[in-house]
Amino acid sequence: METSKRHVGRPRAFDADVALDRAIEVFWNQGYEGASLTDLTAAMGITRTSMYAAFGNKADLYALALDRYLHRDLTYAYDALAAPTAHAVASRYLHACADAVTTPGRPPGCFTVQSGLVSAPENSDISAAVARARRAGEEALLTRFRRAVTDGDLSASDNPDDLARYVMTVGEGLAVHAVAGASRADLQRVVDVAMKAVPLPRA
Amino acid sequence: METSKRHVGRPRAFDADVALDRAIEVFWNQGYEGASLTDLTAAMGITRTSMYAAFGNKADLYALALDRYLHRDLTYAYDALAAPTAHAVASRYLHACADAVTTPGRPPGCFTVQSGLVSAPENSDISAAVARARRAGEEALLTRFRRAVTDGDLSASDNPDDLARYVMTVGEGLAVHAVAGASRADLQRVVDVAMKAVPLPRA
DNA sequence: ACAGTTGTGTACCGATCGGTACGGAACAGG
DNA sequence: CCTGTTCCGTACCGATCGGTACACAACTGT
Repeated sequence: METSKRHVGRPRAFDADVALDRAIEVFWNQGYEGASLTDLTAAMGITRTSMYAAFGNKADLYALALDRYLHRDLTYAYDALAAPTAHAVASRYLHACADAVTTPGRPPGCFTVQSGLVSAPENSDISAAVARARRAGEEALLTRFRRAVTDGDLSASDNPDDLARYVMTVGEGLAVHAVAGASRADLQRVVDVAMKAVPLPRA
Repeated sequence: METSKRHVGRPRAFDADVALDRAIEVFWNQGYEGASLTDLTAAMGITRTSMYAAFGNKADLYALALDRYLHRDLTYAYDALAAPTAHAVASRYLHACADAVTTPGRPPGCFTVQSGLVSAPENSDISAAVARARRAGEEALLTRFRRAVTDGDLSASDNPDDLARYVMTVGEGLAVHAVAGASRADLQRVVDVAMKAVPLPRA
């Protein structure tokens, strides 16, 4: 991925990152097994050979797509952790979530939910990798909420585990609901409702 | 599906309903495209020929599986509508939901979410049928909440549309979260948190 | 100019996909 | 018994699956 390295041999005729973005979109819309190599390479604008040379195989391509998605489209999740209180973290995260799953020009919902929730047994490492990423997100939210308890803006009686799981659950629900056709405005109002369950910082 | 009809010809050597249940499980675990006919018929305990004779083709089999799932495993959703207040409806629905997505001996999550969220373009009628079913569920919840407004147990300022979408969203989130490995107890506590956002009936 | 290296395009591989042809097995009615 | 009907099992179909062999094109270094 280093572009500074002096290149020897025939130069690549495509941009690996934009090709990966196209692949993300196909996996997102059609799921892992629903996305054939023909579909993928057609969308990426490259031949099968180039794809295998550049990315390995289908599973590797998916792993790279997942990685790129997490680091580029899910930054809002980690940005939200910087909010001053647990309430603000949850609010910022969920509102950003509602926006993300209804971003114009992108498939509705969440790449990880649509492409990695289930898979045939021979591709179980796909869904396992996605489950791991999801769990990591919940862990991050949980440690943030635990800090909120020591910070004092969250009461100890408001179980941080339950709250983290709740916020993640709503976020995942938003993703599913977006696929069913809910609009961005609809989901923002859903988040407004959902936030009533998150305790406000103590005065 | 009538068993009363006098039968002529060689009798069927398997029970169509239990075969359908096995098919549901395979679709549930592996998704529509991830479930091959070999997987399906092996789990159903019948040959390909018998499957085609009895159910049509793969898409027909899925449609029948979806129908059976909706009428057999999602009855709790419609039962919940009978609760006396909007709050009770939401509570009963979500708690039943948490149980349903963590039923021992069945795959975690929800058949419709796992098998019908996305599909290859040539199978788009699959995800379309599932989306339709989901929308019907939300409609039912919405009309129930509207009645709650006229009944007086829900304030008109508590938008029934938003509330119905919220409850559906949480339910769908529970399904996704169950796949990630959340336990039944975990999800029940998530529902307890979620219910704080649903207004209690006015005194 | 030439060798060495790497990407591209075509054409193809075996395996598996969903789906079916066909012959025999198991029943009901005569 | 025989005929008609329906189901079962094997063996197979063309199409598509993920993946690759190989010849050639495009670059760098000498």
